[in-house]
Amino acid sequence: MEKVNRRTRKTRALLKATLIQLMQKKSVKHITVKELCDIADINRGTFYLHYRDVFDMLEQLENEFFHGLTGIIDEYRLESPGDLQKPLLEDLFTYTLENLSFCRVILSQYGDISFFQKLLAYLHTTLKPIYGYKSEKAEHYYSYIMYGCLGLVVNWINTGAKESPSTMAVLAEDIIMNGISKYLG
Amino acid sequence: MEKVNRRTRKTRALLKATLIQLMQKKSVKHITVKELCDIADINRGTFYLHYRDVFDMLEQLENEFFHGLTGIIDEYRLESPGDLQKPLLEDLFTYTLENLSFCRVILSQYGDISFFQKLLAYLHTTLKPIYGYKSEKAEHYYSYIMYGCLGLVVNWINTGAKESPSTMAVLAEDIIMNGISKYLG
DNA sequence: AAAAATAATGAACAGAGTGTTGATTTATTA
DNA sequence: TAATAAATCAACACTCTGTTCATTATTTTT
Repeated sequence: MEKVNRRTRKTRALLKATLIQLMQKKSVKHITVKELCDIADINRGTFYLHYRDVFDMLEQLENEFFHGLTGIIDEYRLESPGDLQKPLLEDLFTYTLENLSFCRVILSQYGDISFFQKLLAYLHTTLKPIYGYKSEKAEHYYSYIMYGCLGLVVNWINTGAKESPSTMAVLAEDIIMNGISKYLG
Repeated sequence: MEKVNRRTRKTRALLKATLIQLMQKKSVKHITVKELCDIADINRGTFYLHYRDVFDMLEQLENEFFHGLTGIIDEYRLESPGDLQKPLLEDLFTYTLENLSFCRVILSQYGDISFFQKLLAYLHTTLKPIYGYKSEKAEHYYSYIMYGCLGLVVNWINTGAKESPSTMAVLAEDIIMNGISKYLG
């Protein structure tokens, strides 16, 4: 990623920033290559040197994000679910914070549902060996937790990401393990 | 909805079926009006008599779905969260089953993220008075639960919707209330 | 059953964005 | 400085869009 020359890096960074900016106001499906290049003030032909179309570009950005995610999860060689859960969760919240503008748009109403699905499938594959479900029922529960955590992240982002990653990690672990019965009458 | 004449009903139903069929193979953003009409064997001009574009069409289908949802939730005048939760959840699973082909594609990788967001926002607005959160922390928990339930539905659909709505409702209520700690060593 | 109203069709149109080309200029690396 | 790589510019045919209008088919009203 650092091997490419400065011009290329600048071009791609500019296109990325512009796409994220546009995605704050409209869905990817309504963003044209022409519009993107006009705003970024980059030749349309140049865009095609890097990406096939806007969706391809978004996919590449998503893959970059996944690459970073892999780096984090690989550091943890969890054996049992109870063990290192909190530190891992905390690192994931931190990573989200580091990619806030990207996460904000990709998870928004103008975002990309396939990112949702890929993210969940990715976490599923990666974390399954750790949790190791024994039944179909467990798969349902697992799906519940993954989506739930994503919901936690989305709500955290949308309310300004006020809490620290550590606070959010504790909160996540608690609700995963114990549910909400203790909060009800 | 039943006031419109047969021809119109047929046209719209045919377009709906065709769109759902196409969405099983590709994302909405890659589906053109031309393609949709060619396959449905309907004049392209006719499409524009009903919808502004493909996204507008999808939005109308989504709104129909929400309308049905409203009908269900309105039947419940829940006072406390513990009360009627299970029957409501069961009805929601049943409704999903009744709209299976639509739900399957709209929640898939080729689906529409704004449907996700609208659905969650809708449930948020509708159910908030029932659960009535007291703190920001509660909002986080609530977001976790909503997304989690959606995850449950998605996994249920993707594994062939084998369990009955009743079974799923029990399962949902259990994990919402108690988490997964009892399933771990 | 005939007349009036509504819906779908077919053909045609300008307009916008696409993806590609080849020649040229600019920036980076050796 | 020379060689290489990247970005630009203008031009191209192509596809889909959204709209129009005259025509045909179906439904509803009288």
